[in-house]
Amino acid sequence: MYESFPIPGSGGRAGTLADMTPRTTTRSTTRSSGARGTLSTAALVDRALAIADAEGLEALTIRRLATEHGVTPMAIYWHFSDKEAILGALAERLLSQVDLGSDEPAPPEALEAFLRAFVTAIRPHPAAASLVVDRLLDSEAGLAVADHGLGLLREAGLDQDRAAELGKFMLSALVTLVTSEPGPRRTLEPRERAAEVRERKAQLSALDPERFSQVIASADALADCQNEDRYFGIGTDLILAGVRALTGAGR
Amino acid sequence: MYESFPIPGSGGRAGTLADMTPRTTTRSTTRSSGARGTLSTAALVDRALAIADAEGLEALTIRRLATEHGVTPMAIYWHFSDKEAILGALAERLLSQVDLGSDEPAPPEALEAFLRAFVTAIRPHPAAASLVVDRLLDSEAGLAVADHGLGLLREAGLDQDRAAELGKFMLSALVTLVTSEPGPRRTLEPRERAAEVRERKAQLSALDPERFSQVIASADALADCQNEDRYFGIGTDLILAGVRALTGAGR
DNA sequence: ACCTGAACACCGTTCAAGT
DNA sequence: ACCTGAACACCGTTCAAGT
Repeated sequence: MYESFPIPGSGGRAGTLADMTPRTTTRSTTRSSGARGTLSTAALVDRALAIADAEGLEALTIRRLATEHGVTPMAIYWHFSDKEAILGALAERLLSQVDLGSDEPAPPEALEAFLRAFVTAIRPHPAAASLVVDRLLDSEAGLAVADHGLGLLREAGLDQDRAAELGKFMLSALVTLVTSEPGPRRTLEPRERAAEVRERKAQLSALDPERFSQVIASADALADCQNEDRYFGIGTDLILAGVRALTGAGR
Repeated sequence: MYESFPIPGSGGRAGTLADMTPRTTTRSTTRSSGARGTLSTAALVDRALAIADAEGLEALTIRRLATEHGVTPMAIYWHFSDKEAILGALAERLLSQVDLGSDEPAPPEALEAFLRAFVTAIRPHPAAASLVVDRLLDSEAGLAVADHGLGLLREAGLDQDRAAELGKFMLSALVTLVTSEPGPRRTLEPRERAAEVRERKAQLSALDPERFSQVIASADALADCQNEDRYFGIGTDLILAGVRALTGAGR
């Protein structure tokens, strides 16, 4: 899918939606139709996502991806024009997981359902989530998400320009909710993570109480997220309430 | 300042707040007190920020920074323990520009003033802005900002944990507002930028009207920000309204 | 105290070949 | 159609020296 959108200055390997050979599919039983060599594009994206999930985006290198597939780094370049294409495929993967539902429910509930579905889709992949902000309009999946969000904002009463500005910002803010969850990176192993939390807590607690009383009082919550579901709930509520306030809908 | 906060696993070169030699100061007349060799830490941060502003964070390399100062790459390592320390100094620089005012105005206006001051500080530096999210608690300037924000949220009626969660998210969302402004990166020269805007507009307009009618209708606003002041205003309003809704303050 | 020089282990990527 | 091999121009960083 991502190949079908000519991103300026990326070149990309041929292909419109119809004629390209390797497809990005989420099905894990994809080998039957798509895999010809030892590599399949879908399998590469799976692996790339797994690496990003486990060790963060810095760990995701072309050489690493190749090695894990028992292949030469250059083999990757047959499936992706460059690294940006891999990142684009990751963004698309996440965006394709957003459940847009059936366009039936009425406005207020539909917007809420949409925002929660968006968070649900990206939440399992905090590292890759950061990729979607700049790539929302670069895949069919992203365009579908964007179109859906814009429609809801227009129904809520925003004019076209404001809907566009707020729509992008609204989704970007939810990505931020996921990527900036309090606490050390989720890529550490539990013990190591716990140690970092303790260190951070100690550091904040040791600050000058004259100057940083609030930070000290919040040390626990700043050092680590106390309740993930509550955190994501309250963050989504904030955005939702903000949008509703701007659309003039009291409720 | 940033050296005074031992970030776990970074090592850092010596120093508590009092005994370190090169200081990070914003004053450009800093040479008188601090500069001993040909390099001064403040000048390096100035330069690093200028590079990030002009060409983005990818352009900011240690080797580039060294070359622009007519010095060997290794010279940088006397002033900063590693690249992360440079990025930390950039984050601190932005955070130190946030005008926290005098703690006098009453709650509702104070929160609004704080959010606008935060946006004003980071807005001129979209590339570097992205650095502050993960480094809010790693400098005195950041701690001052965090403490101020937490205080305002508590005054607004949030409990300590919620204030911590919302405070981080609220500021991160505003960073996102700046970094994900619609349109191509500001690091391109005008002509090149205009060309990209045109291309993007054309691409979006050419989409299937059956599936992406909203995106097509918003093509102009999605391809480039129509009105920057309005965009930043409306985004800040959204966060502000969201926070107020959650604090139960109707106004 | 402040900087240089040479070297190392990585990156992404190009180009020309293989099968 | 799919992958390899060698090479290039970059990175950040260490280590040992210079002055």
